[in-house]
Amino acid sequence: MRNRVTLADVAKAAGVNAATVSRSLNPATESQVSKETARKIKKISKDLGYTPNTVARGLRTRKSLTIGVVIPDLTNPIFPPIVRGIDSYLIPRGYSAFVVNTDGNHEIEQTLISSLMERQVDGLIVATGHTEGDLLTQYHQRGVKVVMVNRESPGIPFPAVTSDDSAGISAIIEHLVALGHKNFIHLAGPADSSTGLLRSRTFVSECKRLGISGKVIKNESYSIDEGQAAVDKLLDHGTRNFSAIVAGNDLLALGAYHSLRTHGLKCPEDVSVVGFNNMPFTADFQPPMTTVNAPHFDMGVEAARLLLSQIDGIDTAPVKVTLPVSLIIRGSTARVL
Amino acid sequence: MRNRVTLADVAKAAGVNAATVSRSLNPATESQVSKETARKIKKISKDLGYTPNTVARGLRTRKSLTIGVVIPDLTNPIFPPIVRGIDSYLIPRGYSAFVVNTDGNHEIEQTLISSLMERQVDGLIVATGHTEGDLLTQYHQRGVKVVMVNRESPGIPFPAVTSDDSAGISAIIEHLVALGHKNFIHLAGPADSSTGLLRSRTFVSECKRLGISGKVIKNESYSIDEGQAAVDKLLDHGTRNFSAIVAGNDLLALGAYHSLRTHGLKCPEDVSVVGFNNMPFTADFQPPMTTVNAPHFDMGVEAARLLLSQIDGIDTAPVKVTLPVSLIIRGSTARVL
DNA sequence: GGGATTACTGCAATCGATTGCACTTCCGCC
DNA sequence: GGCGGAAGTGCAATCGATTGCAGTAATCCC
Repeated sequence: MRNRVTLADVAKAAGVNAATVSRSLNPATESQVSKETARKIKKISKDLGYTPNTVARGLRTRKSLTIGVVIPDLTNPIFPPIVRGIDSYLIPRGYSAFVVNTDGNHEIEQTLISSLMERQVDGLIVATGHTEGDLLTQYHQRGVKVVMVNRESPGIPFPAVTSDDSAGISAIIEHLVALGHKNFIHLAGPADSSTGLLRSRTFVSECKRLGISGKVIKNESYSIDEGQAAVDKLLDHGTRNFSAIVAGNDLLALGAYHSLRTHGLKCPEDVSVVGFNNMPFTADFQPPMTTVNAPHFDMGVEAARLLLSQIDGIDTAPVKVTLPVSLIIRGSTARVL
Repeated sequence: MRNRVTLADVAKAAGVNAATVSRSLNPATESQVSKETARKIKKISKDLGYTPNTVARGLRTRKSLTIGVVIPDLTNPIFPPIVRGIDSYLIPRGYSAFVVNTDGNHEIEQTLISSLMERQVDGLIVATGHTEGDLLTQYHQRGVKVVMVNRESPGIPFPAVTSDDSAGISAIIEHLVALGHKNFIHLAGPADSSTGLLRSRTFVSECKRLGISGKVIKNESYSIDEGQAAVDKLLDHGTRNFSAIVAGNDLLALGAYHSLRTHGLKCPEDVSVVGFNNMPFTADFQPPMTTVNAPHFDMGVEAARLLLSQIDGIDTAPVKVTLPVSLIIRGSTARVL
């Protein structure tokens, strides 16, 4: 029923062997066939509506032209641009991507990665943090190529594409200090993610360097609810000795917005808030959010490029690519009164 | 290199034929094998770290357990929930999804659908509008199952899952009329999309029914820029005889926000604005957006369910599923002064 | 004119699984 | 004791392509 026209059908119609058809239709081997035969075969295959079966080809060539993309959650707005960046590099090169969501759950992740492997993906782009990464290491040893994007994998030397988080945090603090702020809260991202760790470390070291007060609050995940709960807890305990909140990402910052509002505090008049990522719509928030722009689309592109160069064996060293960020000053930060 | 352990390896280790291993490992055929042999084979296959090759299996069984999801643009926030809904139904059933972005470009769409077919997808979930849909019809005739989600395909009787847009528009107008509004602008979505068409038709008929003034402005796409440009044009021409804007979706509404703001008009004091979809973060906009909630995740689930039932031959009628919506009243609508 | 290339094309194996059919063995039963 | 049937397993074909090797015919060169 499906896909009735096969190589053999074309071969029969053209009165040649399937091998000849295969060679004619493949640009790399076309030269092995006489011009005339190739022309005839192409015409016939078009007339018959032949469509190659990528799956069968992959079985024989041991290349599926398929890669797996492992992300925590597609509904987190930073991931769609990454995925589209990946696609934009992959698709013109004949690859397709399976995107899977782990929801930050390690077991789910293991299961999904296994299923990707069973589907014979040629490589993996992973955007979830890993402290253990057992399966990934195993597969890597078996020859599967892996590239990390957005987060890094501590311990395992996979190639990785990240944004320059350190520079971002520094820029934020510099900006806030210039506005007269002296007492900071940092809503840190998960400690088992490289971004969370790096951002909070930079926050601490920058505060120390500048001799200002910076308190770090740990969060389990990068979510609005966590951010809100963290600030709620602070304010409910009467802690108000801070004028600025440096959030680990935009979602945590948005949670801070919510908490401040329910506690009758105004942003930026009472407290300045800064996000991280410049995800879509941050400019439309109330107030428009000051944040750090990370080039997510480009990170996706770069990750895909790295992966394919690994697959093609061009570039086998575990290179680290860091893309520059920029501070976007909007309405959620103001001079301290 | 990759995936060294095959059925044949397990068979050799167990001293049996590959067929026996295959039967032992497949729950459906396990009964054909003696309990003891099955047990032994399972143990050995586990010890050896055998992973089935889904691609090879698909070649033989003519089922790839893969489906294609065709959407306009993943960075439009209504699509991630739909995709996740689809995944949530598909993955537990052994399926995986290829998600492709067409950017509303018909040629790109044709190319991507072809490539999905070459990859032997068992079915397609399509979220892009179609006036022509030539390729899709062709494939459907060849036995490929297709389900539409979010939008319908005029003419082609594919099963479809949509939200109850008519009810949504009615609720909006009712709400606005109750607030004393009498002069409406509708920022219509693309006329070649079923949602755009249905929403604007309902808008017109409701205005007629209630005897109020409603002007429709056509837009090429569902984007912030289009919405802004449309309202800009209106205001630049001095047209101000309206007190409420009913947007075809949240992005157009957000564009209206921008335009009003740059023209010194306040929402909702001067003009009320209503969106459609209740996409993420609409509650955090300035002002929080009144909109219609469409159950995108559930629509994805339902579409996946329909598709699998088509594939399994359970349900072959082109059923239409309409999911209920609800009006979410927030801060962008107010009583007319 | 004959041996050596070259240019095409076909044969058949192969990728890793699934499955119809045939075969053997073992029981049960008359 | 022999026959029928069931249970368990193996053989080999198959899915749709790719590719090393071999074979044929044409061409070249001395």
